[in-house]
Amino acid sequence: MSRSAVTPVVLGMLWHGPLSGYDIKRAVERSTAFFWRASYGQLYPELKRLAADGLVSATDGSSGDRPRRVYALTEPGRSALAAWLREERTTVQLRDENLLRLFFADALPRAQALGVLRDRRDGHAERLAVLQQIAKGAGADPDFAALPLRWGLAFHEWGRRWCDDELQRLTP
Amino acid sequence: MSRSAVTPVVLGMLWHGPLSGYDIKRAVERSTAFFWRASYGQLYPELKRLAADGLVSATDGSSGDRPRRVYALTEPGRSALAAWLREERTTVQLRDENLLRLFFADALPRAQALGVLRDRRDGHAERLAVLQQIAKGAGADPDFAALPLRWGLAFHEWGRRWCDDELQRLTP
DNA sequence: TAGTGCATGTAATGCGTTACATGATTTC
DNA sequence: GAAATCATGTAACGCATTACATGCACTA
Repeated sequence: MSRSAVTPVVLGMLWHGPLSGYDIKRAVERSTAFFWRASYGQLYPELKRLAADGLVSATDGSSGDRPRRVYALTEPGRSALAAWLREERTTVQLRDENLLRLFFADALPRAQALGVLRDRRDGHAERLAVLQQIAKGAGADPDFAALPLRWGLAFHEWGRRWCDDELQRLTP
Repeated sequence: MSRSAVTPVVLGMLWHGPLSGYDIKRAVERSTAFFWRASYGQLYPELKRLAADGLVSATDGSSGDRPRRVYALTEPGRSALAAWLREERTTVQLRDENLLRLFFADALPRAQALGVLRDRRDGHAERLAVLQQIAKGAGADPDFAALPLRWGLAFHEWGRRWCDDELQRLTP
């Protein structure tokens, strides 16, 4: 029962109740996409596999001629989710092109190099605005489910401030 | 002249002077690896391609029987680097398994869910220690080249504090 | 009736890592 | 003389995205 990157998302999203592959995809876009994504190309095959392994059960939810396959967590599925939640790995993978630019920015005239830092600050500001929009629309999540969004908001605020501080420091 | 993810690293690393593929790999491990990585499987083919495109020039630096190919930036290579540095894209890609765990942690008994947050804090603390070690050994970088490390230090400090604050908030 | 959203799925593609092959030189 | 480091390179693999194919149902 080896797991891929989508496995936990699928199991987790089914925790609150049965969903279709399409539903899961939508839920991911609304919530985890900015730190954990999932594409149809992963989702549908994975659901099949999990059903074959007995971690989820599939029932037909078609209405009329429109096909719809609804998946639910089974008991083994619940256990698998809980087991994964208790793992202690804390893998953070970061890929940040602007940071790479900053690293090489000494190759630019100073004014332009400072522009790279300003771009960074603006990037944080933009993303912050997006998350604030999302936060407005979001209902009252349970305690822990609310944390990633809170984290995102705090992170971009911090990042913006970091840029401002460095800009201050680097401009006489 | 389409560029892949390694292109800018290669050009940037050659800015200060000629290097071999092996040298570049080592430089990446020491400096950019935590936000931008590069493997031999990318590096060597890319160096060939860049040489074919005239962005770098290859000279033989073999000593005795040990082969060594040393690459240097050409004028077009310098321009290409500068052009990339002036781009304004600010793509930050994040993949954070612990954040995903937090998102689903309501499925755990509260005590264990808080453990997920504590794991996160410990992860930040560990990485912070690693970067502090690196910072000790690092010489005086030029202004901008020093920024990514400064960022890393500040980020993990912030992240640790964020966890502490949330732990406080969630424990009565 | 045209457009949008619901819904499932796969094939092709691209990208990056891992693993391996090979061998020289330096250091302990 | 063993181990570590220098050094180049490629093939296989795994993983994720993109793009496409297909069609129903609702709504403006």
